[in-house]
Amino acid sequence: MGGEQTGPALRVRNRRGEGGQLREEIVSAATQMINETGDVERLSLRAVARRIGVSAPSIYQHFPDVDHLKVAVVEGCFAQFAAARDRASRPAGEPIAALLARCRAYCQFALDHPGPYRFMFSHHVPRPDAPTLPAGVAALNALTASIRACQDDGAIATTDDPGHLALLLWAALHGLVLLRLNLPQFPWPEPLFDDVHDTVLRLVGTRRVPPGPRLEPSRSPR
Amino acid sequence: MGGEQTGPALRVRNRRGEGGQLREEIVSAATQMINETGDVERLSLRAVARRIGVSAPSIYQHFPDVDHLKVAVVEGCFAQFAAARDRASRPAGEPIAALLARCRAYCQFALDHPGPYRFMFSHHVPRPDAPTLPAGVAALNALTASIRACQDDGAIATTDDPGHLALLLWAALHGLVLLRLNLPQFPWPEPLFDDVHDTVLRLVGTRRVPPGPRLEPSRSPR
DNA sequence: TGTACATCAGTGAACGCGCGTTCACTGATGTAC
DNA sequence: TGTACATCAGTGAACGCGCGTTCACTGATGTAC
Repeated sequence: MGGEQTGPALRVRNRRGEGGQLREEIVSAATQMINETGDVERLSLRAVARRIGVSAPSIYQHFPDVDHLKVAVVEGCFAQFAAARDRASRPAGEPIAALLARCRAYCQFALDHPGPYRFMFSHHVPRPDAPTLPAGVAALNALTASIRACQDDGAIATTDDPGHLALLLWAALHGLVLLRLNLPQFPWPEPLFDDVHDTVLRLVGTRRVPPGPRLEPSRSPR
Repeated sequence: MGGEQTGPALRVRNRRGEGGQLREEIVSAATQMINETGDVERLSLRAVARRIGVSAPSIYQHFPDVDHLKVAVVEGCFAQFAAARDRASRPAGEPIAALLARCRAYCQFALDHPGPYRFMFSHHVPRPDAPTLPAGVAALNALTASIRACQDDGAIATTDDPGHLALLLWAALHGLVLLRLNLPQFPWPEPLFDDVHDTVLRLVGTRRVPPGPRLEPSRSPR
């Protein structure tokens, strides 16, 4: 509207042999845009090109079509997501604290990156070489291990299959966080992280509640 | 590809004074299309018009724009959804059987209408006069009542706030069913309805498991 | 050290598409007189 | 019973838009001789 908009980035062309850098710029810009609009469907190849100050056709030197770009974005998101969860559950002392921290980190990532999170678990991920499967299995394995550690430790009384518990837990967290993201106008009675803790404890049947940092919703919504 | 496609419906113009019938046709066609594509984003006003054999502008006599059409669709879906859940939980004898039947019906609706279900709880519902709020609150109230009946009956031991339990349960079911819908290629170890029952029982802390029809996944996927 | 050349990192124009929306219109039909 | 007219239920053409994708190209730069 004014004349003072910065315009598209004034790019300098990459040096010879370094054309591959554009690929990273593309993926990163696309991820940002999904983050901002909260929506894959509104991501367009042309808009990505515009944002990084490049012509639309130059994207085709790195991706054969727009679906491959989307797959690349989702791959990057899964990597970030896994890193965030692992980071969160590492420093914890007791296994049950680590499990809760991991679940909190799961939800925090979704709150911080609604667009990517929605995308990763949507039916919009282009199928053929989707990284959802291996990444999802790995995530579930990590969660299973965290639950098993609680069982070994005695913090979880039940001897139910930890893989099964992990699956129920995953689904429950997914539902909790998605509803909050998608229906922000709903009159949610509790802060999200209270519900997350409560759901974890109920589903895995904890015996003792960890004494440590119980309910500080690191950056709770609202 | 052949020449034998039926073409667009060969409509007869509504009689004078009955133009309102087109409105229903529009909403119903739009709902069907969301059901088929599984996706609101791919719904277009022109495609709806094409399907019912009418010109695109004639939709504007019933909806001021495409967003109002979407809101009308979501309203209809919520009504159907509530009816299906109420129908399912009515005939049950014991309250706990009614609760389980209600939860099963919740998931069954989602399985049968993936597109509408996803839409209803997505951030794509146009905001201003979205019917999500009242319908969601009513649904939660019904679930709360069902849980409270179990507590009164003694089937649920805990005296925890039934409204709170209903919320956790809703979220968990939402997550279970959405993950199955959106990641069908994931190696789900159990049938969905087993997980649903299990989640209900764990979350609300049932004392006795109902003897009746336990695990017939009325029309389970796969 | 100089030069021809291949390659690299892009660009600009153009294509056909489906979309939401607006506009002026048409023809059938019920109604008032 | 007949007729003029208002209204109703739509239609057809057109608009401008952003999109994905293709095509032939350009100009800088590293490299072989």
